[in-house]
Amino acid sequence: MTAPPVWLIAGPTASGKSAAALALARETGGEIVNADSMQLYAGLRILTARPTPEDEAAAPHHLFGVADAGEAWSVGRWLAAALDAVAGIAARGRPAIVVGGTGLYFRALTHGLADIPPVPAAVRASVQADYERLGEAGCRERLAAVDPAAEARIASGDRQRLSRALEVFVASGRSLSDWREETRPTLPPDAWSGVVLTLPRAELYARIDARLEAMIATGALAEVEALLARRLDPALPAMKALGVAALAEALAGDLTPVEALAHAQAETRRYAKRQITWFDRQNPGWPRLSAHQGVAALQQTFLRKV
RNA sequence: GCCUGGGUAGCUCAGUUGGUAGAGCAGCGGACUGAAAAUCCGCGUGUCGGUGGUUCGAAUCCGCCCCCAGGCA
Repeated sequence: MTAPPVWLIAGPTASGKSAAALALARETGGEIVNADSMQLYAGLRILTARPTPEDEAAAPHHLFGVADAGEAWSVGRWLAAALDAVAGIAARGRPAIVVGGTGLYFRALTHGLADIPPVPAAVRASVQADYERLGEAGCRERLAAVDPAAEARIASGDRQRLSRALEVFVASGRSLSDWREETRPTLPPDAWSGVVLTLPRAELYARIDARLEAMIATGALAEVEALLARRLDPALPAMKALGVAALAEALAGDLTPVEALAHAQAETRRYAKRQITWFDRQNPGWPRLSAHQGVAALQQTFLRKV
């Protein structure tokens, strides 16, 4: 007896992934697993376009809104949770449908993630302090001494990656590049198959613009207001959800509602473009499916491959 | 109908005394291993409304025409 399939549905924001996943789940008795870094967090259901309670009632959903906005999840944490969810679904003998727009999460699921121990907060703080003191040039020099490959790979100005590479070395005594050498695939290559949902660029952008308008019309501002009232660390992932900054400025009176909407729409379009680049370059082998095609096409694509 | 002010990048606009054009925003391409809805790198994408003319050379000067916004009728 073969193991139940794992189906991966990727695509840019507003391409219709959630609806496609739900339709497929209902058709096949599958269960849905979230692969979206922001839909992980509770509190911004509207702004992060999370499935509605009705959607969630129509088929089992996993990892949606399971984290508090005050927590900082990561690819690693998501991966562990997602593998758990997929194992549970397999144990029930049902197909797992992993859906989302976070390319890195899919990569971790299919290609694996280096098994690097967590970096203690104290180490992160000390590396940040070093960065303030030494600047980018000083940090690059320091990294070049212990991990020349990483130093060469990291683009100028990319403080986030430069810091991370230093943190890993300081915390573990091994270079990030060494750790990465040992990366092994998580799911067996023949256990899963993935598709990318696509739409013509102009149509996708029109959908994004309309969706942002609808979000604001249905309470996105109140969500952001409630989030801001918690006075969380602005560096937390949930605080970086698209639209939060623009809507916060609108609430503060620094932007008119119309300007805030335009900003949020533009940010989201740019994000969609980055997603398209990722899937085009990182997942060229995944079949492309138009968002207009129905569940039948989706099923056909997955069944043909398994 | 007349007067005035405008027609330059997708949008809002700059453009010195004539030397085939820039800024912001938008957009486009790319990178990507624990913040990834993050972070970062790169790129002006143009019948200068049309058409004649003056000139070695016109977005810049002249004529005619078209369109837009005000005003006067």
